[in-house]
Amino acid sequence: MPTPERTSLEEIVRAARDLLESSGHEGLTMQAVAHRVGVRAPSLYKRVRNRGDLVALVADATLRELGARVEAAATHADDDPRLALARLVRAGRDFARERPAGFRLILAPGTDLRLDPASLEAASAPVLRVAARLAGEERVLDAARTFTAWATGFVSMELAGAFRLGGEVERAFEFGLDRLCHALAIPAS
Amino acid sequence: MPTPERTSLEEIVRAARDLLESSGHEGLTMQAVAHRVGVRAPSLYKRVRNRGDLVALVADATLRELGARVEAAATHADDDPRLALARLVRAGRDFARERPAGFRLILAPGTDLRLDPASLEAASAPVLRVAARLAGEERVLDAARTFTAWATGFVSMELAGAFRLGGEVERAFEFGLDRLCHALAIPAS
DNA sequence: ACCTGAACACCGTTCAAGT
DNA sequence: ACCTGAACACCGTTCAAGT
Repeated sequence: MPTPERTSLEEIVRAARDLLESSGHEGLTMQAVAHRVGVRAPSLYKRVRNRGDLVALVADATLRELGARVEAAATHADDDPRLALARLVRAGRDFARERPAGFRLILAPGTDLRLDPASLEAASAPVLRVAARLAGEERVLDAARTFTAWATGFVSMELAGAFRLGGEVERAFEFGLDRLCHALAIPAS
Repeated sequence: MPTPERTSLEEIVRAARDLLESSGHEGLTMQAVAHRVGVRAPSLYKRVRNRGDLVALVADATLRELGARVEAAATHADDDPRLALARLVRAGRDFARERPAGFRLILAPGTDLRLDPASLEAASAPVLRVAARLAGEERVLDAARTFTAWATGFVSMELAGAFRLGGEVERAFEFGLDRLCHALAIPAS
């Protein structure tokens, strides 16, 4: 005798993401997720293999949302690639502030967690496009990697509270962005 | 009636660090640590308040070791700050490869974990010294932050396996290092 | 076909009882 | 003064039994 579905994978992942932000990684328990979606813990195993699988789904959903944000920030169609780059990294930074725990999850995935290559590609595509305009086709990859490394490092240091003096952070951000654009632009010696 | 001490805080932290690297964050259990030092789990609470406290001690010990490594790399007394900077970041990179789990712990600390400011300061002092030589006193802080952000971001991307093509990583590293040195050096326009 | 309670192994932590 | 077994609450996961 069929039973009506009382929840869905989408709802489960959404609950898990919210829980991750509100209660941290260790607060993301199967029981807490189940309670949020109005079901008992064992029922989750109908849609999800185990907790690790759910965490991977949370990471992927977060990565995809980050990609969409960055993509949206890149479609303003600027003339100046520096302005575009500034908007890209600001979009990522805003996202990291909204979902710090999720951002950390995709920044420093655990031993096992493997991010979906397709999601990674989608998230980096806009950066590559702008990097090509700034640094030229021959150096796209190196330039994009340098830029991405700085941006993710800056944001993670910010999240970790590595900067003690609040007001200075914004200046360090502007400084780094400006210097990097100079260093990566085509006519760089 | 006194009982002879069967272990020590130092031994416990060392066991916890090894366990973190070999079994990951979730493998770092009180029981596993206790077993390693030849004691039962409840005995650990004589030296450590709880698991979170132990994790914080692990993070601090790791940060201090990283600081010592970076400091050692900085004391070659070069003339060229660019070479010194290259050695600094290579030291950090080597360390991250030896202790990836520990590195991730100090890079992206959990919600609660607070790193000891003194340890953070000791680890960043060498970077500040070299940054001052490269970028000048007025811009030390901004330069050091830009450089540190790039280095930590690069290493964490490397650890996360964000670079798919092995051979290219070294070139991207050299590229970034070279471009950053150019961008941060005193005569930068 | 989905949901559940019961059960199992495991974990962190406390505490009274041992030496 | 340190160590331990027993106990408790909690967690992930499985599974037979319900509908």
